[in-house]
Amino acid sequence: MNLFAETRALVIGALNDMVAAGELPAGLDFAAVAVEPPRDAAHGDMATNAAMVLAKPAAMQPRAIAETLAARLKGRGGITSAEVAGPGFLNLRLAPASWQAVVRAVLGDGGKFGRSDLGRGTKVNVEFVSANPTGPMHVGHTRGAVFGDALASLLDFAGYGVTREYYINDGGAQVDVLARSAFERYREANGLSPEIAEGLYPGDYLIPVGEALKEKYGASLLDQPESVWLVDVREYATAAMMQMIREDLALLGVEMDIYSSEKSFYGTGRIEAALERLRGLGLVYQGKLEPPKGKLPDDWEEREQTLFRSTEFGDDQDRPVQKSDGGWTYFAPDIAYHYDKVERGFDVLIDVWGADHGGYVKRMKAAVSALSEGRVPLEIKLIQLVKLFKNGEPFKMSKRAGTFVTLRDVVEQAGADVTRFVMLTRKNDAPLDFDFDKVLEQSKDNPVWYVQYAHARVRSVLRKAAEAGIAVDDATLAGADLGKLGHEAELALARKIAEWPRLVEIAAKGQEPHRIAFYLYELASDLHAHWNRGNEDITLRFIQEDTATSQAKIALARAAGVVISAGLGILGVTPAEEMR
RNA sequence: GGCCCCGUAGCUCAGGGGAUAGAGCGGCCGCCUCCUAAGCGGCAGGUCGCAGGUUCGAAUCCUGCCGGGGUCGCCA
Repeated sequence: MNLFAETRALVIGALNDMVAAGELPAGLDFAAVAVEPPRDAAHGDMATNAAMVLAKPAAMQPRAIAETLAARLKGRGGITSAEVAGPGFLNLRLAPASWQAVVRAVLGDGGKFGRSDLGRGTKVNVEFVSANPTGPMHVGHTRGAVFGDALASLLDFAGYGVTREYYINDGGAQVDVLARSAFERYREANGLSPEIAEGLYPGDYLIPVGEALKEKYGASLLDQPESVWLVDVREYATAAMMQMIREDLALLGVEMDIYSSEKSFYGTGRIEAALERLRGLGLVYQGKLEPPKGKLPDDWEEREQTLFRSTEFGDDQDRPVQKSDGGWTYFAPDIAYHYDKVERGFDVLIDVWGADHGGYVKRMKAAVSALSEGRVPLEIKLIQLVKLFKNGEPFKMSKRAGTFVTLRDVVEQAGADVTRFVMLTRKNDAPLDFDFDKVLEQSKDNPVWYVQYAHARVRSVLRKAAEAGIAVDDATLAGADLGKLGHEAELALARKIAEWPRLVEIAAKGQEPHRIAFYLYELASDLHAHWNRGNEDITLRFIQEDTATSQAKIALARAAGVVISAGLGILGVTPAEEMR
């Protein structure tokens, strides 16, 4: 039940009646007509811009349209008043029964309240994390993982058919480096001193891999040349890293539907097939690139190479798909992989990348546009850096010194719920400060805690009521006499709850899960405010002498709790039962 | 130098065509014999980086500039 959508339908209906009555010209487009919460609650419950939007196409004065519309709307649905204001806004007020019906709907629908069919089952592939299988996941990956997972949940909630996917970069030079690094640890396990040369991965996490290799191969590989062991060691080490990454993701509560392998595109003709398709469209050719403007790289030399004509799609220059040694650039398997996703029948592709990959957005979008012949949009969400703090002091990270903070470090110190919520309190394209002390603070300064506390308070009320012998199961509460919820403060909370379905759609359309976190904070704030009113006005407490009154008021609290719980569910955060 | 992101209250950030631009923190003043005061209310605080443009209307869209960050063929 989306009261805003329902009211908008009333407005559209009234507009159509005006057309039929000759009060508006025929053929108007009502798409831009919106019904929204007003900026200032004093203006009313909802506001529509209909008169202002239609004034120009109808060649009429906005206030004239608004006056007629107001007259037609009064009394329809739960609309009790419609007043023209400002430049042509129409401010609407709804009867208490409308808001009470929302509370009843929440109790009836439970966690499904706010679900939408906005997506109409559109098949969306969300590819995220896709960390190289060369080591543990670090903080940057953590934010990408949380964002991608929450976005996927949000889209699912809004009616899309969502697939969570991880692309394993197991085909490039970096996994050869991994193999060499693991081989040194294997030598170490055999009692030799490892030589971690410049460019190899020095982390301790490869020590157990070396030991496992010793278990498997004994000393048999020690004197062998790289050509003998590279493939096997690489395979083993990559699998071990992926195992570690899956465990890290599990710690965060992230579960992928599909893991796709870059390697599976090599030597199978799949890269060639994708490029062949592009070549057939005249988009792959042999040619030379202009040198980059500004300062040239020291070793720049012009050479002919295989290029993808991404400039056709707005990129700054065409992009090479083959290296000078004849091997593929990373871009080539990426093209094949995205072609594969298109071929699997997705209607929309979403990639979640680190912001440092921003330079590759245009070429990837170009490739998908070409491969799908413009049918499948690719949205790329860039995730900005996470800056770590402790005691307000920046945390220095250095991969070389091995002091980089892993996902595991963060989750073990802050907990998965806190980590997830905090990482969703910023837009994906804004940098995020993560302070280990602040996120664990138990006060209203900490949004995670604040929202959890609101939910815990609702649970507390339900427990107290049950102890007092009041039936508080959802079915009973849904059947309560909600007409008793007449106080302005109670209706205000109900109005906030009523915004939830609308907010879900806005967040899903914008692919912005952070909006959920901000809404939950506002809802929690309203609940805390209402709770405190009970201090001054005993009649506003949830538990009253009279059982029927108690049930009505508890229904309101429970409805808030249900929405908080659903919202936290989208963010992947467990709602707290109590704060002890 | 090209491209991308950002610039909103002292600080951290929401808002991304509509009404007098919001929240939290910090500052000041209040509220517990009462379901968790780990909370709530109020006051003070703004040339929405600058300059043009589009529009009935711009923090929001367009252009240019300034400032910060990222990135720039054979690493992914």
